[in-house]
Amino acid sequence: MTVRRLDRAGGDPLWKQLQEDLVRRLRSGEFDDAFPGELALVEEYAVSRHTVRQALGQLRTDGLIVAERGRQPRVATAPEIRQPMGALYSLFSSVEESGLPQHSVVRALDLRADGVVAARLDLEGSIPLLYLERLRYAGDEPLALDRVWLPAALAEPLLNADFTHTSLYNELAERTGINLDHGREDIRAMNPSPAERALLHCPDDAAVFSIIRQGTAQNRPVEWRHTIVRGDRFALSAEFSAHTGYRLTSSPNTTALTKAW
Amino acid sequence: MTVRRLDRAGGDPLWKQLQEDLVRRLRSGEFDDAFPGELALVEEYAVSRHTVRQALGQLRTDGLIVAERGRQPRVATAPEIRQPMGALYSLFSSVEESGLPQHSVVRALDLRADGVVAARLDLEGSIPLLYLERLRYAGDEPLALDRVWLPAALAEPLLNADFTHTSLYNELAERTGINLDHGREDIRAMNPSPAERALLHCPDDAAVFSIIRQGTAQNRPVEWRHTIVRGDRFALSAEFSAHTGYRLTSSPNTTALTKAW
DNA sequence: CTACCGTGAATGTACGTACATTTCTCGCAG
DNA sequence: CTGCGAGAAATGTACGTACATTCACGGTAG
Repeated sequence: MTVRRLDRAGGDPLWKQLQEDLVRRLRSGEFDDAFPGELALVEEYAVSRHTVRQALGQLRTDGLIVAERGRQPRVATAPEIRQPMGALYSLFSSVEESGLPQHSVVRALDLRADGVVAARLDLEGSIPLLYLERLRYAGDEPLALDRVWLPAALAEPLLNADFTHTSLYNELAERTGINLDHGREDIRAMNPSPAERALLHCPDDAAVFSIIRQGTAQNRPVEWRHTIVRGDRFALSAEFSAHTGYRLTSSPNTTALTKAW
Repeated sequence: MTVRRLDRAGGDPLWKQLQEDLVRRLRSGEFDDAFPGELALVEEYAVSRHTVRQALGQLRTDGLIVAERGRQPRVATAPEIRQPMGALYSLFSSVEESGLPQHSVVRALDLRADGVVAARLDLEGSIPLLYLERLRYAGDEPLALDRVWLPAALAEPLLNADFTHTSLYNELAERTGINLDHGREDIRAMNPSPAERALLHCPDDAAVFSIIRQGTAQNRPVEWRHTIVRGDRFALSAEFSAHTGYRLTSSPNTTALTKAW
């Protein structure tokens, strides 16, 4: 074990140098197997445990590692779960909490090429995509029409999955090991096309949310998704505060799935 | 100075008890003048400076206090600016970035009582409210219809403000010192009433966002707001990632203010 | 009255020590 | 082969010390 030197004269605190070096090594994948323990770092960098803990404390509040008593710190595998993210997640978890049974009717699940969508995924137009179209129900009434395109190269194992009850992200994680870690959503209010309105059993005077979502995993585009949600059955709820920022809530208010307020 | 006792036998760590007690005292306004220094807390709670610093460290990462070398820690004044918060902010800052001039037409600014709204503000029905109704323009076309109710007891100084160009929160902060620090929003997609459609010059086939917002400052309800935004001129944009969570962006894409995508 | 400097006080960094609590491992008994 | 327990190992908590660095205040010289 080589002893690593830190600059004790320069302006930067030791714990900061240590923290930055650990981040660097962590990102390089060096700690994928096991993260070194505190005492190991004490020896390796020749600093006190106090300093090591100060650096690790930063990494922990940044969510990069997790630590518990008695066991070695570990790299935060799947940095998610804490905020499974996004309006779409908010939608289905709020249905879950409402107690309404949800299921999907798969209208299409196949491979096809689509130049326009491929371009949005930063792919060549001729590249095959996996296309999944579902009508999602909450209770006996349709709630949303969901259309997803994924690169076939990544998502082909999903072709024989059953999507009537499981979520796309579950299947994606289980069958391919891919976890979305970044993305963007554009949410619009609009009126559905007559066909969509019929499909969704949408009242004549009701509008819909149109949610376009691009998801990436490790900087590679993974999904392009267009979901249409009945506006008379769903509301986006969010809380914000100076400290926590803006967070979508799972609509603890029951109004989200009713028509009135 | 009374020595405060912490439970050294119970399960909770000393620093956690200390931190919670400090948060309690801070929220009660006890430290509005000056926050006690580390050594003062060491004496007051009879713990080591290490423990005090651990508690203060938490408060600092939570953004409740700020500290610098050589000077005493201070209560974080105006914890905001970093995330001025919410869909409504997102709306108007995206207009700003688009370069379109914005102005408002004040349709009402008066005191009135409204039992329903008062109840939502957790106030008695007969309590007078300040009511402000504006039609907001981006360029030459209306963008949103904005209705706000605030408790007159707090907001009365706003009665003779000019809201054609300045924002409500600016005026509120300048004239009363109140800064919103918490709130919630419910965002719906719907079709406007004929009157609203006419007012907004809203095309026949366009839907609108209906944004209900309750804002609080220091646990006191401050505003109840209902804003209707033309769906053909605005889209909510958000980015999310595992670390930063869900953040509304100021629609860097120009599509937000156009009809097409 | 102003400008400068020195002193004191506060926080930041870094070291050390001790013990508590939890987890993991390994060996042994059944 | 399985199950249990003892012990080792790791992190969490809490104490102490020392010095560096920065800020605030006050006194002094001009």
